Amino acid sequence: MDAFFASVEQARRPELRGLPVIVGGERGGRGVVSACSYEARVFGIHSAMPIFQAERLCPQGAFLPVDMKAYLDVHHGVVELLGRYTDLVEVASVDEAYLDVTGSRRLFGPPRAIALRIQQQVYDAHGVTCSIGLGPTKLLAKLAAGLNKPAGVGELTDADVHGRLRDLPVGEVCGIGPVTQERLAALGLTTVGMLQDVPFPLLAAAFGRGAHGLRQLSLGRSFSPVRSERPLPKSVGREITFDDDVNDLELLRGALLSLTDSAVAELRGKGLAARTVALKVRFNTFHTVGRRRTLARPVSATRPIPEAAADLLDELGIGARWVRLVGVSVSNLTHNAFQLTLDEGWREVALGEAVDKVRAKYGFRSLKLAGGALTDRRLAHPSPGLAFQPPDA
DNA sequence: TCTGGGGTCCTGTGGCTC
DNA sequence: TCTGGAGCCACAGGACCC
Repeated sequence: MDAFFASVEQARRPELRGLPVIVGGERGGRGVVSACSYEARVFGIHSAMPIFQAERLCPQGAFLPVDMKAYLDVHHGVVELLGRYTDLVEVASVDEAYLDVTGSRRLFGPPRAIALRIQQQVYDAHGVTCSIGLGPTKLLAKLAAGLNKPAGVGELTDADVHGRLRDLPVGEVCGIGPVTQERLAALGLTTVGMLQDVPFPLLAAAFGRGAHGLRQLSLGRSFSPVRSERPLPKSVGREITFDDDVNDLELLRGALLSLTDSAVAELRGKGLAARTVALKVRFNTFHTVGRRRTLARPVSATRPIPEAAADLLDELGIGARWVRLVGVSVSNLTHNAFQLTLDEGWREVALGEAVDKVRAKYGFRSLKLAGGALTDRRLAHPSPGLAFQPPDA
């Protein structure tokens, strides 16, 4: 999808069409740009840019908060539409998917024709545009889509790997980020062609085991097929950046409790249990530290995970330091089998079920752990994890 | 005047067991 | 009985993606 969040906003609010639209954190806050319209990009605004910078570049822009529910509605509609063309649809993110149309050609025509039909149908149904890339691998298809934004259809073939692709900056390739780009530049390698040609021992000396992967990327090779089944998530987490830095341990404990509560609710909602609990703390120096603990068995009850998170915070020891972000995530996930809940004890299981029932009926924020609720009152804004919950009854 | 939140994947290190 | 290596796991951190 092109400028996805911003496009959805422009589609549902015609008065915003043709204007610079910036979707992301609150104006004057510590957030960043999640997405911006092409009209906003003219001013130099881009995703991940701090909001205060975007404001400075384009004070007349329309700054909107993230309305994830609205974007997910469009997302689900588009995924349903894609499923009409092939069973092999891999949903890569809220605004990206891969389709294997190898077996669809007799029914729907060549890939380019399929792409054009999808584009038209997405626009007719949702009023937003998408860019589609065609290629023999996911990597080349993604690259082709990126080169034809917005609203384009492009193709990269194996022949292009040693042709058109060679002049591209290495940073265009998915998987080569700013750090790798910088390291490659230090070796004098700035284009895909240079990365293809550099003697392998030289690359290996600089990147070790990563050298092989880099070479494969430069050749457009990705060996993973399009997978339609959604694997078990690897982790579930919540984190919050405070409006003002915090060094009050009680406040941090409360925030952590609130975040953990939200993460555990999602965990249970998905029928999962977790064995590993991780704490993340970012200090005002932007130095970030993590601590994690693996429990004896997977749990999904309300109590043990917040307790582990609180222990980790105590062990870390904030001292006199100021904290700007605190987060928690759980990993090592398994399906929440009956046996596991038995291990946790019937009281914990009953408590969790009761909490879930009340929240299902009256909204997530109808019921809160005391420490978390007190913290939310003391913070200017409640934890963002809660913002993604269904609206309260 | 500062730099989000949701994730995945990889690597180096160190402890433990065989 | 001691030692070194392999394999596994947990942990911490970092790069990267949208």
